[in-house]
Amino acid sequence: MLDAVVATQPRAYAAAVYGSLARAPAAEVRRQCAGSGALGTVARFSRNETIFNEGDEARYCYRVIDGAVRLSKVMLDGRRQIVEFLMPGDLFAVDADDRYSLTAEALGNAVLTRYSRPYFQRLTEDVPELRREMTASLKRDLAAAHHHLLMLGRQSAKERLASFLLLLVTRRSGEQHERVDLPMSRQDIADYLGLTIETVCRTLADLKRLNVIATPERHYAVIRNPNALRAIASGMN
Amino acid sequence: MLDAVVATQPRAYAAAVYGSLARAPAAEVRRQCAGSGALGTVARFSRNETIFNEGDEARYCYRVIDGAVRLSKVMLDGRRQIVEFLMPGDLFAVDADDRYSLTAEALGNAVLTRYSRPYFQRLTEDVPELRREMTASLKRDLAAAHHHLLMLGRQSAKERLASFLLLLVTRRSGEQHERVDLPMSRQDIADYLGLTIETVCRTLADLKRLNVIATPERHYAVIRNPNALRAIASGMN
DNA sequence: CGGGCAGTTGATGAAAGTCAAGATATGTGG
DNA sequence: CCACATATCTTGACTTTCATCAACTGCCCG
Repeated sequence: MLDAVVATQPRAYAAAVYGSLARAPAAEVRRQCAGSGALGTVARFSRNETIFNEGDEARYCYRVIDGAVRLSKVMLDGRRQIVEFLMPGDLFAVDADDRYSLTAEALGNAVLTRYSRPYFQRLTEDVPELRREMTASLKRDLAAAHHHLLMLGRQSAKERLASFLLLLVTRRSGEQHERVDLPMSRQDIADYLGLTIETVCRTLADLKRLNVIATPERHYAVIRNPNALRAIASGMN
Repeated sequence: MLDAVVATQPRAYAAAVYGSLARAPAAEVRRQCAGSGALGTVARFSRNETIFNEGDEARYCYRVIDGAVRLSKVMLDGRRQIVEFLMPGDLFAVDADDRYSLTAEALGNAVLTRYSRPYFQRLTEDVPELRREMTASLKRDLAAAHHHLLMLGRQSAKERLASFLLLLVTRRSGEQHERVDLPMSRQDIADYLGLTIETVCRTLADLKRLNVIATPERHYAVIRNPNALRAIASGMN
């Protein structure tokens, strides 16, 4: 059984999981997870469906197989901060203790694998590979949060948008791509960047005017000038 | 030798180290370190001294024995975001991979224990107790970062200051204390909260005017009205 | 074809930043 | 131990950035 677990640990992840935000493409993940068998069960969620709420008893942890998930914190008066967008291959809720510390919702239709927590926890004790993957996942999330803190605490709206687009590019693969998918709404982007939806729109418009990016459709962007974008993101403007 | 190190961990800290950012009580720290053998060495740093810089080769990880440490990220043009303030009992740099992802500096004079990373890493493989402590430390840091993100992304200056004071109170012990030590400078507070030093001063003045806090001296505050402070922190104002 | 939601753009206001001056600590040499 | 020099902190006047409020567009789906 342990071998089964370990086998679900796709070899490609070794590479995919490497690098601060690198992820494996969905097709690959699907193939790799095909053998997970008894350990995890598949769960499907539709657009904007809640997977769990902050404060709920933490019964499972998850892996994204297909689609995307947002993790967020919400204040009593409804103000929301999105903490992370999760892509195929990403583990989440492994940091939960008794209760979930964040809310998880599907961005679009999403397919997840769900592991019962007590089981998962025992496995992390017994299976060094899984344990290492969990630790790696925690470290990556922590590094991402630290970068995110710098963005929210010290960057202007334009710098935040530039950094955000670069994060999405980077996470597709190691190299630069022209096309960046934006599976989340403008409101989600605003809530990730600590801005309002209006400021997100206006700032994207600015970047278009500067010929740094283009948005032929709402749910993807094209990076016309990666160097300029990097320059803006790092404050050289 | 280890016992000697551990003995320098003042008993008074036992209480100091507990809270939302719950830390192992000193007694426990002592016990856990007892098995680490010749592994840790003591290192002393003076006010504002650099312990390591972001990007340096990660040769050690650390535990604060006495004093306090700040972890930060700095942009090319000097903008700084403080990510965490560390207190006695706290582990840090356990998340580092090849290079440190943050800069660490002593707030005042500080005493640390330093563990060589390869050795520490092997120990985390072999010693379940230490491994669990490391995982717990990562989870705590992640939860703290997520809360911090909400503060920076969605709270006003006044709310951030109130939350900050409450964080410092909470971490001293489970219950509320009147007195809150502020071992860091106003600039450090500003860089933690994503504000300017002037805004920190003015906002503290506001809170004083509201009789929520008092600052008899610059390096500590007295919470006159904890309920009001909590109300402000959670946006009820 | 039309209702509704997501996104965009414009006009205005408020919160926090910047620049500048003054006050209070802090630390050092005489 | 005092006096002066330097740091840090505080407060004030003004500016900038982003939020708010409001109107309008276009796209998606029945």
